[in-house]
Formats: sequence, structure tokens, C-alpha cells
Amino acid sequence: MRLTAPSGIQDVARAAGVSTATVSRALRGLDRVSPQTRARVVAAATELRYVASPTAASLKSGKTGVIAVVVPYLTRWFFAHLIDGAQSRLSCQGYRLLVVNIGDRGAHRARALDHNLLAKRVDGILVLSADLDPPEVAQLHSLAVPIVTVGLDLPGCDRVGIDDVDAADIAMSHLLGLGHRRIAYVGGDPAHDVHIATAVQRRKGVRRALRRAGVDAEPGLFSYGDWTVRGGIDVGRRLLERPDPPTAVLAASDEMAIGVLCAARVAGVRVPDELSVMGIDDHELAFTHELTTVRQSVTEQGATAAELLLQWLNGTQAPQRQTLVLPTELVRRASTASPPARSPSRQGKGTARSTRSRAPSPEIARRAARAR
Amino acid sequence: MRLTAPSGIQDVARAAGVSTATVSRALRGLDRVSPQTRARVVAAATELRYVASPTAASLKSGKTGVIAVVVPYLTRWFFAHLIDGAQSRLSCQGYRLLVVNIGDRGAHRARALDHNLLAKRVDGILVLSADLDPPEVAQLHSLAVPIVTVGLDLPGCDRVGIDDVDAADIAMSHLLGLGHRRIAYVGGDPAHDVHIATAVQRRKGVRRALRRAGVDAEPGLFSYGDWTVRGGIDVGRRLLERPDPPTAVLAASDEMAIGVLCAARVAGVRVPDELSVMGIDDHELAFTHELTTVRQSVTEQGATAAELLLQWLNGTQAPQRQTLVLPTELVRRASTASPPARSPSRQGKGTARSTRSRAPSPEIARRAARAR
DNA sequence: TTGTACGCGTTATCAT
DNA sequence: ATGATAACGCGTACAA
Repeated sequence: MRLTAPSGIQDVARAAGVSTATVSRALRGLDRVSPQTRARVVAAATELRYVASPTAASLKSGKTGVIAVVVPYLTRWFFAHLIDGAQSRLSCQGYRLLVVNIGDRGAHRARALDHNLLAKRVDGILVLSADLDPPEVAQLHSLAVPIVTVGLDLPGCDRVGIDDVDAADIAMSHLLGLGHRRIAYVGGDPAHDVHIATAVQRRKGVRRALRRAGVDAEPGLFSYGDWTVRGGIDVGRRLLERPDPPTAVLAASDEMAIGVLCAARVAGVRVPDELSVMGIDDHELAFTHELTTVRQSVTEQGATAAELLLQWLNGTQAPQRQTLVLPTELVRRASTASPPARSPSRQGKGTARSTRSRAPSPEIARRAARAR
Repeated sequence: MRLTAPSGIQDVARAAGVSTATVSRALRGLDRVSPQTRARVVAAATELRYVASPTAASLKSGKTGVIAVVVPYLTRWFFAHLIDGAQSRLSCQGYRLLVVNIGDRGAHRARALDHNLLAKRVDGILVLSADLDPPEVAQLHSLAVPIVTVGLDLPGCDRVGIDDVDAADIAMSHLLGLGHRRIAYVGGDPAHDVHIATAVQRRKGVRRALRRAGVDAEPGLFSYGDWTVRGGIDVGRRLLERPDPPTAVLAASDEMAIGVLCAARVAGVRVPDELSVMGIDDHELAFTHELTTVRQSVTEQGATAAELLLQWLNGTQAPQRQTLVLPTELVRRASTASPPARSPSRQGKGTARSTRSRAPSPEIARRAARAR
């Protein structure tokens, strides 16, 4: 009952009339301890408010019960949900979660990932869509603990993610299926997120859908944003100022799509009457803005990654060194519709082919419909 | 260069031709080590890629370099930003951050806060607006480490927050200043967040502003939400279905305000022409929805709380056991305007006094203007 | 300024 | 099923 001296394993051993070894075994639920003995030990431990020192336990066992999650941002929707998913799974199994925020390129990164800060401190690592360069990856590997990633490939690591090519294809096909032909794409900058496949993959999906529909990919309608609302506003404004604005915009993230929506509002362009807008993610913002999008369950990706890591740590399952692909799904809302009847303000210097037919091809329609 | 055996302090001592004690002193930057010796030791340590085992160091020193942040949610805007602010400050000082998500009332809470899981594991605790009941608080105190809170009072702990009464007053005064008299308030449920002052304080501010303006607080216009968009939608719909709907709605959070906005859209009520809506927070959603709100810097609150904790841990400053109040600021956007000209559909069973004059009193106008 | 030696509080190995 | 004891790897009085 005294608060002064936290009791140690010896105190419990004495109180229960057994050795420290038995206390340790009994309290950790190991076998080869008689029920009566265990009961006595547990009683004594409870009485003395004994809690094993995790530091001492780690020193001997080499296990810390801590998993590091490496992320570039904490506040963005995508990362907050990844962390949340991982956290819930990890805490169920008694693991604790250490947040490593490496931020957006810069001096902090080196410090955050410094070998010293993580060495011997964590049992495993979750890399959540963080764009690490080779030296940084090497640092993580030098820690010699299991690593599972979400959204990027790391040699020798399990990976969880969605099929980004397909997600973008689904989105684009939805717009094509509605009859749009002048569709702008606001992607992630592949020159920025060098080692993350997302930006590249989603653009690939966009091109695939266009190709299948027989629509030329006009370079002027492809632009980059920084995945944020603010970035979407900038790109959206530029697109709407064009002499031959698109009838639809697909953004690689909901946040950028919302930015485009804001730009349209400022420009007085009605959505979806004059402009269709859609994103990818199904962010909370997408719902409140009635944004059509392609849903991915980010929380589940985080949880799945954690699950893989735990299986590895428990020895239940060896690393498979391959990607676990989670599903995506088209979510239709009010921000997309068929393009306006052919307006007179068209036929700029744009595509050579331009629009050919209003009705979507059967293939496109089927594809656009399949996700739901 | 070998990856097989991580080198220990003895290896370094041998390589540098000194004792382990000197290695320890040299590497941690303590004095009483000659520059030459230190250089030799550092060289040897670098060469051998030596990193002191944090577990062993903790066992001896009693310090872990880890701070626990206790939160009820990870993904909500408010909490993600608090964590972000705290994290950036803590990592600057070499502390690491352990996330403790206690969730929303239920079995998980007990487990997450269990003495065992935290005992001897962290040097300090940040309680970020988590609604802990007395037993839970006792558990935290039993860990015998410094605690700093954001948004709630804990006996003997420093606290960081905003003046919630004032924030709500500013918001309400803005609406009153615009000429609104039938103003609904969507608050947080004080019966739910029992130990968090926010819900109570903000409602107090609302009442204060109404009283100052000489407007009766009609009970029917006061309702509760769960701080989420979804909750705001429900409340908003009910408010708009009333025979005598309000001309303005103030929600205690931007997320609920956005919900009201969604409800208005569904009901075909134009904002701000027919209904003014405002929130409190300055959430990212507020900007994209052009929502008028009262801004609080949540990131800064997290950072400030971390700073206080660090001062305490470094012995720079003793705990002051008082609240550090951060400023708030009115942000005018397009969701608020003067109420529509007296419509014929009014004069229900409502207030006895009802509207008295269109022009706001000088006091109200002054107050509404002062925040910016 | 530097080295020696003990202890931090467990867990794991062995013997019983 | 249980007990004795040696690590685990470092920090730090204290001695030199």
C-alpha cells in the first residue's frame, strides 16, 4: 500500500513463498506452473501492486513490445487512418505504437530515422506510404527487425496496398461512361514522391482507361498537384482559365478534387452541370462535398499491415514478400454527371480527334458499372 | 563492418584503448573527458557502428526518453493536430512519442490505460482532451510521472487550452451582430464528455452572449451533437423541420457545422441567404465549405503542452498548476450573413419577446468586431 | 582525467 | 513443477 517503493519480483517471491523464477513464469502465463502456485503468486503480486519492469524484461528478452510506424505526415486523412488501423490491431495484441514522423524531405528526416533513435527499441516497423530513399531504407534494414509497408515496395518486405492502376481506371472509366471526352487529370507529382508508386500507377490507370476508350490523352490536360486541397485549387483554377476547359476533372486524391471544386465555385462554374469532378480515396471531405470517388479502406490497410507484421513476429507465418491487394469501389455522388450539351465555346486548338460519339462503348459502360 | 554481432560498449572501449566508463562519458558528452580521448572514442564508436542499448541505459538511469500521449481518437482533426504539435516539439528534444488511444468508452479503455502497460515505460504523459474518469486519472497518477493536459483539468497538472467560454461568445456575438435573433446552438453533450469542460464552457459562452444582447435563450433551439459531421446532419435536419426554424445555427465544432450545412443542402435551404451557419475550430473542412468559424490553433496547443512537459522534465521550470490560455480569432467566410428580410412564415409559438430591432446594439457590434 | 567493479530488475538455463 | 544463478548491457560511485 506504500507508494514510496515500487515492489520488485523478489518481494513477490518472498510474499508467495516461491523463487523469482516461478514468479516470472506464473505471471507471464507460461506452463509448468501448478495452478495453486500460480494463484498464490498472482495474489501476492496483486497485493503488492507488482508490475514487471518492461525495461529489465526487454534487456533480457530482447523484445520491447513496441512497433514503430514511419509516416511523412500525421494530420493528413490518409495517414491518420493508416495509423489508426495499425494501432487498433497492435494494441489488441499488447504491442505499443511508437510514432516516427519523418516529415516532408529535409533535415528532420535524417534525425527521425537515425539508427540511434530506433536501434534496439522496436520489435518491428511499419512504413506507411513514406517516400524513403535508399540510404533511409538501408538505415531501417540495419535495425534488423521485420518491416511491413503500405503503399510502397521495399526489398524483402511484405506490402499492403490497393491496385492503384485499377482505382484510377475505375474512376476514369466512370467519367468516360458518362460521356466525357475532355477529361483533365490532376495527379501526384512523380518527381516528388520518387519512391512511392502511387502517383505513377494512378496515372498509368488513367492512360489505360483513355486508351481503351479510344480517347487521346491530351498533354495539356495532365497536371500535377501536391495532394492537398490548396494544390487542387491552384490546378483547378488554371484548368478553368483555359480557352478550352475540360468537361470533367479527375484528381488523384479527394483532397485535390475538393480543391478543384473550390476553384470551380470561385470561377462560377456549376458542378456537375458544367463540370464533373471526382477524386480517389473517399475522404470524409468527399461525403460532405458530395464528391464522386473511388473508395479505398485506409484503416483496413493499416490494420492488415499490422496483422502481417504480428504474424511475422509471432512466427505464425513467414514473410511472403509480396503485396496484399485490398479492394476499391466506385462511390457515385452528385459531383459527376453527363457533360453539358455541346457548347458553342468549344473546338479550340485541342485534340485532333476531339469528341466522336456521345454514347459510351459497351466495354466502357460495363467497366464503369462493375465496381458497384 | 560485420552485420552479425552488434558491438557493445566493451568493443568500443577495447578499440579506443580506454575503459567502458570513459566510453560512456565521452559518448554522452559529459565533461571530465579530454578532447583527444573523446575523439578516439567517437572514432571507434563510429567505426564499430556502436549504439548504446536504450533498454540497458533505461534500466540504469530510469529514463526512457518516451512520452505517452493519451487520446480518445487518432483520426479526428482535432486530435491528429494535437498529436502533431506535440510530436514535433518532443522529437526536437530527442523524445519519442508513444500513442495511447483509449477510444470511446468501453472495455478497451481499461486495457489501454492499464498500469502495467505504461508503468516504467514513459517519462511523462500528455493527456489530450481525453475524458478520463477518476479511476483512470488515478491510474495515470500512480505512474508517478509528470502530466500535462490539453482541454481538461487534472489536479496538480499544468493545462493548456483556449478560453472556450470566450470562443463561443465571439461566435454567438458575430451572429447577433449580423442581426440574427433566432439562433440555434448545437453543443457537445455534457452528459457524454463528463470530465471535459469544453461542452459546458462553450454553452456558457453562448448564453453569456445571448444575455448580453438581451435575447432569450429558447430551450428548443439548444441541442446536442456528438461532435461529428454525421451528428450535425441529424441535428440540422431536426432544426430545419421545425415550424419556426432558426435563421442561424452555431455549432460547437466545425464538423457539426458542416453537418448542418449538409442538412441544409438536402433540405434545399440556401446558405447564407436563408440560413447562416458557423462553427468553432477552423477545421480544414471549414475552409473548403466557406464556413465562418472561430479559429483555435490546435497544433500550437499540442506543442505548448509538450513544451511545458519538457520544461518540467528538464527541471527548467516547476509545474505551475495552472492553465495556459491560447488565443482564438473570428474567421469570417461566406456561410454567415444578415438574416433574410422578415418572412411571412414566421411568428410561431416561439419566444415571447421575439425580434426587437434589426440593428445590433453598440456593445454587440463592438464585441463581434473585436476579434479581428 | 581515467579505470574498476557493482548493481539496475528481469528472464533463461540448468539442475533438482 | 520448482529453485538457484548467470547473464542482459550499460551507468556510476569510488578509487586511483
